[in-house]
Amino acid sequence: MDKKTNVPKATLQRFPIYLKALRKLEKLGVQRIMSRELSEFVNIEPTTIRRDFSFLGSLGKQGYGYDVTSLIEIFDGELGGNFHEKLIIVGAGNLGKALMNYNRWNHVVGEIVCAFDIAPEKAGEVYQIPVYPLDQIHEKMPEGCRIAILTISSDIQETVDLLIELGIRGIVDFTHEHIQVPKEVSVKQVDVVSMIQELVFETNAIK
Amino acid sequence: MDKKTNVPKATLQRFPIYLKALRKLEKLGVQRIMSRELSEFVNIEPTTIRRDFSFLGSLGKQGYGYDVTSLIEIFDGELGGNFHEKLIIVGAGNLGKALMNYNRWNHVVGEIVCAFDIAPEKAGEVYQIPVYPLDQIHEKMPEGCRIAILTISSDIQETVDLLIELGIRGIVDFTHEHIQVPKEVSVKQVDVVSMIQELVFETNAIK
DNA sequence: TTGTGTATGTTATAATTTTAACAAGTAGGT
DNA sequence: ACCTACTTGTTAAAATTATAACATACACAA
Repeated sequence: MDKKTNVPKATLQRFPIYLKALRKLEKLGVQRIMSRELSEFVNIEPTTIRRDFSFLGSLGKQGYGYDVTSLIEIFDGELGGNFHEKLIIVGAGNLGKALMNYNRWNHVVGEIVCAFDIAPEKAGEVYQIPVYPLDQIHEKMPEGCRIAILTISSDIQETVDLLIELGIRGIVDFTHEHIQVPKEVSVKQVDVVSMIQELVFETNAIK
Repeated sequence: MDKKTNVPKATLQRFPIYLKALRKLEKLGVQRIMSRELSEFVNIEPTTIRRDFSFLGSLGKQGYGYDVTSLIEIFDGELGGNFHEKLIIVGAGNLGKALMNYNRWNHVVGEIVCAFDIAPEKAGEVYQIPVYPLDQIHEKMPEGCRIAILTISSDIQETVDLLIELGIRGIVDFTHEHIQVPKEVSVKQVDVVSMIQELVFETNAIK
């Protein structure tokens, strides 16, 4: 597990892209693929692909290519497919509920154990996931839970501080505000506005 | 507009972070800030910040720092705050609706003109945004619309192809599958699973 | 079984991005 | 009006990341 620290950040961010592409290829019946083909599929240079793969070992065969299914297995294992991460959703509004319904992705990296909302009347169950009032989070926080999905729209920083205090080390952040975290906590921003801003910029630049 | 092409990709991706942080600072009553302070706020090195800012001109004053409000204005303009981008949502399910309700971000880069869904019975209006059946997209596609938010869960690639054919050049992709696009089209992935996978990896590496 | 074509994995090179160092210029006090 | 302390913007160096080039080894055909 330690050696993985050597994997470049940039490579790490491409792993999920490969995994998704490979899943699609497998569904299409493709059993074997070469870096050149995969390149056209994901818009990443073949050399980059081979290099990225090589960090996980010699996954391919010279003169042949890569076996799709075994690649998927390897990436699955590598990316936490065998982990059983406990996840919580904080904020059971529209978006939070939509995510709870996205159970498609449960059991891939782990599962959503429960959700919290500041409004006590939201407590109950949504798509079979229990929702608790936020002020019960001390008791209800799942043991060993390190990752939270944040979909609240008020008292954001306070809630973040609370989560970190309770052991959260990774946050998927759907809020629209800036949040401040200590260096040992990772945040993945999901900000549609920012993405559109980048898109506007890029599509302008192309013209 | 052309010179902006020189702005490094990496810098571009930080602009939205700065903008959000500055908005928060302004709300907190901060009028003036130095790169060192801002650094602690956003976890980016002061030098990197100064360098990033310098691509937009000499925004600060030596021995003083930066004026928060004028920074915000500059970033706003830079990031499309003055653009009037027309956006569409494709897929009016749970997630699509949640995003329509997120009107907070309307008028920041533009506005959501309408939405489409493959199920004709979903047609109507959601949070004052008209929803049309997908097969009417040829007629109802807004003039000059280049950016689409994709929240569908079936016929994904086909829909993507259709959108591109109709002039879409940027996609915010909430689907869970890999999609294939030509090089002139940009895709911003919003994949919670991938994010959690990265988080799992990072939080493991830290330990 | 042998030979050839082909695709990997790696080594070397180029490009990008980050960080450090510093010169120049302003604020704010005296 | 000057001086000092401080922070920017920039130049130069380091680190990271991407690309190109190639040697090695395997598949596949004869």
